[in-house]
Amino acid sequence: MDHVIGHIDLDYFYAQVEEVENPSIRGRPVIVCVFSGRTEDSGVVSTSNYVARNLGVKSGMPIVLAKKKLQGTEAVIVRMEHEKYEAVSERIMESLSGQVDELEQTGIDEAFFDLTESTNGDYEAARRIAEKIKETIMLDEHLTCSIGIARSKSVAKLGSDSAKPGGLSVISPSATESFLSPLPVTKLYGVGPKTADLLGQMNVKTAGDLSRADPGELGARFGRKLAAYLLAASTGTDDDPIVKRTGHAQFTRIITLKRNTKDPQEAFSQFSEAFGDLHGRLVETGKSFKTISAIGILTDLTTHTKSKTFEVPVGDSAFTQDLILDLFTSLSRSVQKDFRRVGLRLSVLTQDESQKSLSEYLEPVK
DNA sequence: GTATGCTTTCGGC
DNA sequence: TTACGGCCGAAAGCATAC
Repeated sequence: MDHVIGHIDLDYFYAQVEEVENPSIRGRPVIVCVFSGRTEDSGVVSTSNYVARNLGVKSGMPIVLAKKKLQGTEAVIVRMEHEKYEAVSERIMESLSGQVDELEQTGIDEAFFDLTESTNGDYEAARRIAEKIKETIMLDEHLTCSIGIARSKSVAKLGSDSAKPGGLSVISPSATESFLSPLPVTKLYGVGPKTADLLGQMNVKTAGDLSRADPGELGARFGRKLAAYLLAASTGTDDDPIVKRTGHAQFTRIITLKRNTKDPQEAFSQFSEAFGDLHGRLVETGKSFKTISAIGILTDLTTHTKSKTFEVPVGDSAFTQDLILDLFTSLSRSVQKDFRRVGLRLSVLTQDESQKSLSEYLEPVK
């Protein structure tokens, strides 16, 4: 039987949540911003609504630049409140998980889901379920979303993209080839500028070109494994399963310094509050980590890291000031330039068994 | 050669 | 003219082991 896979994406999520909270701002440009605190307006746009996007605002754009683009409009500038969006997201994901066979949440505003069993491979049945999902989210939260239904994850994701904003795209197995073939290879998941460039040298520009490419030549250029994946992606025959995700694979905390420095001690002293937050997360969740990375972002905005991996997972007692100072020192020595921002990442997180049930209760997926 | 595991960088939102 | 966050997961790059 054909698989029936869905991908759902909440439209311009943070900004839409702000519109729902304050409907009077609808129709005006809305930008949700992260303020770094360095100067009054330093920071970037996290998300904006389509009114702002149509005026040239993009995610990641400096706030001052976005303000320029929005000069002369009745723009609404909102400070991002992550906990608020997290709460809305959790309610939606909880409801969704009851409407599908299996849910794989991949971000605060998106998820893959499986409908193979409940639809018995019937794409019209899947369409009705998707319409019901959209209705439910509208009734419960007054939010629009985009959904793609297809035979694989990568095609479902391309489908939800093509349906944005607010649409539903059902791509049956028989329609997959004509949907994919005209798409430029850069649209395919896993094909970045580098891979696209190499493909271009083989005169492969679209997914259709790729599906007809010589497997031997692809294998020679990209290695057998990547070549096999590329061919599968070009025909929508990739078959990654929907896997329910639990908890986080890593914790990261990054701050912008009040003033640039290469001195590890000074960087650490400004980081101490964030250090406490991370320490708290470790204690609350009862997680252990194997790898810790110091992160430094320089004045030219390039990112540099220095990691240490323990042989066995360690808990909060190993997360010490000395360890972090050592990492920052080593990082500072290797880059020899001033930091603008610094951070820490804890990864390869594992659950401390004795606290498993408690932490799962405190942290139910994302 | 291929698998595995670790460090670093990339890219999405 | 420039302007510039804080997360996350995955890819890329490298070393090592069979």
